[in-house]
Amino acid sequence: MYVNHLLFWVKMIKTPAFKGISFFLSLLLSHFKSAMENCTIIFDYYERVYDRALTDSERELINNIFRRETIKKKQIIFGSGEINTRHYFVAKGLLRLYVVDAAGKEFNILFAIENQWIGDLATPDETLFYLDAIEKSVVYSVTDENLNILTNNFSSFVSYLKKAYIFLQKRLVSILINTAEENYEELRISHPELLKRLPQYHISSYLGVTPVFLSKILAKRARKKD
Amino acid sequence: MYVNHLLFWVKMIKTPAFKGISFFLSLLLSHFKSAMENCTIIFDYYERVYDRALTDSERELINNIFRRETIKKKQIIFGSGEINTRHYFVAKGLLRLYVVDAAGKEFNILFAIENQWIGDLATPDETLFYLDAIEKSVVYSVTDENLNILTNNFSSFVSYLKKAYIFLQKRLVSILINTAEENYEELRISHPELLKRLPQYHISSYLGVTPVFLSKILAKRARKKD
DNA sequence: TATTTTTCTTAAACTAGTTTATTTTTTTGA
DNA sequence: TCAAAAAAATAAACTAGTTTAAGAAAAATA
Repeated sequence: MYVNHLLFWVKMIKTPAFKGISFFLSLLLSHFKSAMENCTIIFDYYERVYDRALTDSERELINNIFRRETIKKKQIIFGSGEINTRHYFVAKGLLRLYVVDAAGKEFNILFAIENQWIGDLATPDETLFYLDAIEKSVVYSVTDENLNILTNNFSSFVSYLKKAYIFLQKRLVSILINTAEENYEELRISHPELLKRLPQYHISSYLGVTPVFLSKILAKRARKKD
Repeated sequence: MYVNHLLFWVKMIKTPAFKGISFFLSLLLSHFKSAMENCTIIFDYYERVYDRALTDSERELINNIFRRETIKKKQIIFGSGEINTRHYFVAKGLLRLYVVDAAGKEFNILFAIENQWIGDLATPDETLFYLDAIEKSVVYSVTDENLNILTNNFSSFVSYLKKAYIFLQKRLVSILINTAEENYEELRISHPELLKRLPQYHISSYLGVTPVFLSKILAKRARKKD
């Protein structure tokens, strides 16, 4: 899963629609003319994805945008509250994306091993998550901004897809972390109108519990208010 | 949440990169020159999203691509196993997307009320879900294909975002539907290598249970094998 | 408005999963 | 290679959530 799209943009920037940002690319390309062998694993990855060899300028672009990093075991790459987190391609090792609840308990959302991507698609917004290494790892990272500059022209569609993804991610997290009672409370606060319109058994199903148990929760809530 | 991108494409098709598909659009436009007032709710929606009036040709395009449907209460719009499901914009009413487990138990994934989108982003692949109406509803639907023809040029990025979404959706469904034991079994079959590399407490966290409980599950499994 | 159907409540016995604590096994690193 | 630290197993008492079933309340419909 995740996004392997660099080469696509490499192609896109050659179309007239992208002429406007070419000055930015030349700037990028003029830096770091060194260390071509640096990113061989990323080159391999894209050559596999696109089933052809990369051109020199494509290799140069990858070299300039990606940053090679070595991550120690248990090293935290980014944490909750950070903005502008990067996307990570794992060359070697094992990373995990997780969330920590109020009691300090951790819930893993996603793992990534060799040749997989990991990160928070919600970036550049503030992340809820932590990313750390389970094994000593070598990764290639790239900022969301570097990718977005190339994608501004169709950001509308992508941003809506992203929103859908983030919504689902939040729901998964709620169900992992909270009790049904807490999730009900959250729903009541965020969607009071919807709650009024939904038969109770549909709410219980959304919360992942039986109608009988939701009824118990509500009876308990009503008792508390007296 | 979901995707409101039509107007974006209306703009895109005017760029040189999209000249190649303009013949398709003329074909589309030549049909159904009637019933302009048909889609007013969709017009309003896009005018709100883009904060400007729509042109006549934009309105015509919307009219031709979207299909107005009236859905009776409890009417099933699509069901598990169907391919090429449509995307639905709710003009009036209340829809739900849900999944049914082997015992026939239903789990709601998503609701949509007025001015929200609902559907299965996995389309045109076979869907796992059911979509039906909780209230009598009026919707505007559009095929994934109609949208994809306009987006082929950047499908690589979009398809990867979609895959990420679908992956997460499956995980949510598993956690709602299956016991921790069943989810462990699924993980063991689909990712045996990963399982070997992960410390047990990380697996338990991914499954949404405590390490103690996962240990119980494993002890039980080991006992069974004797 | 009376009747039928659907939804909600309550209860009781049950199962899945948690918590806390102790012991054993495995891994790490000097 | 040996000590220390981390991970896994086990036990026991607990809580969150399920199941089945029956009755009450609310909603739909003739």
